Amino acid sequence: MTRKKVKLAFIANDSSSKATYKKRKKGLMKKVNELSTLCGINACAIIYSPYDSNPEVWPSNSGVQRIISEFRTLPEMDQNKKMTKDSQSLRQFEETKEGQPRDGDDRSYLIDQCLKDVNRRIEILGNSRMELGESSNNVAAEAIQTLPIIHGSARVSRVDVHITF
Amino acid sequence: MTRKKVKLAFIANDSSSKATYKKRKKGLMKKVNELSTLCGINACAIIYSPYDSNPEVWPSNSGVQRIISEFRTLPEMDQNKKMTKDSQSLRQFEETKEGQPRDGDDRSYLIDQCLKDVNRRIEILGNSRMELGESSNNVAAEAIQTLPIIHGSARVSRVDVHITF
DNA sequence: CACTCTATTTATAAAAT
DNA sequence: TATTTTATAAATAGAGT
Repeated sequence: MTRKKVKLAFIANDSSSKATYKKRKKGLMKKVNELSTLCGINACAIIYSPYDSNPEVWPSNSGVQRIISEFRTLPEMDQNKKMTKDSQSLRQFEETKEGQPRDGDDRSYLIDQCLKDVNRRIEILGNSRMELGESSNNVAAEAIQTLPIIHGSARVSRVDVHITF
Repeated sequence: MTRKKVKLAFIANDSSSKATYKKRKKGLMKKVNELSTLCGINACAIIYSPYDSNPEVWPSNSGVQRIISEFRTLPEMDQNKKMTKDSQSLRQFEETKEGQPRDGDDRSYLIDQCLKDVNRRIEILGNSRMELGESSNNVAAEAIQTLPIIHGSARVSRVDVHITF
């Protein structure tokens, strides 16, 4: 009767894989919840699998949306770079919590502003779509006009822009 | 000498909180890695904290970007809805793994196509920015032209579009 | 299969350094 | 305050139903 330590490798057997998946997914979600609660921090997890038709998430779909929105506003370089000053990390944490970045970090601020600008313009575009002349051969106009044309009943509600410095 | 079971509540003491954070973050990342490896699935975790200036992620920044891109292409309704047919979930999993959705789910497919269209056009725009007449008072053109204007040295490398049906 | 059961492994709280 | 140690709680692999 040996409940051995498992080798960290893909489980080919499907029923074994599913059994392990169910147990470990539950354990993982519990751990994320505990870490977040104990330390009062924001965290999220997304798990795709053939055993759940939709991604399993913690804390919730909207919670994940909120957290990944923050993540995406960080320039790639800042995502990788480590700052050393505690004051900086604390300030960034406060900004994150408020969801309202100040201009302490120039690049984050600019991107946030840029995003707001684009979304405002998308909104304007939604209200004045009929005013756009289809005769325009402008590349930029074509790019945005593509959306409502492709999706008859769809509405563009948000655009996230990824910027490389 | 009691290493007791801990109550699941916010740890006010900062040094205790930080000690717990470091240990549990490490444990959590290990668990995500194990789940992903053992079951051959896509998963990611993002953790914000005052102790790390940038979000701690698994598997990597680019890996997280890839996974949350998929998550965001799911309409909100599909994110919540549970399908019951195994065939559907298996098909969706295969699509996810290949990163090349087929048209089994009309809406996911349309969104993916739309995204590719926009990004291709953004790419074109990057190559032909100087061809855009600044005399245009077209709202759509203005929306896209805003980006390079705000960020002198920045380049728009990707746009994610959120669509409401 | 989808559960429950438990021997083990693993994570970790608190102590020690 | 960070790291290491170790007693204990928690997770889970494989067995049983």
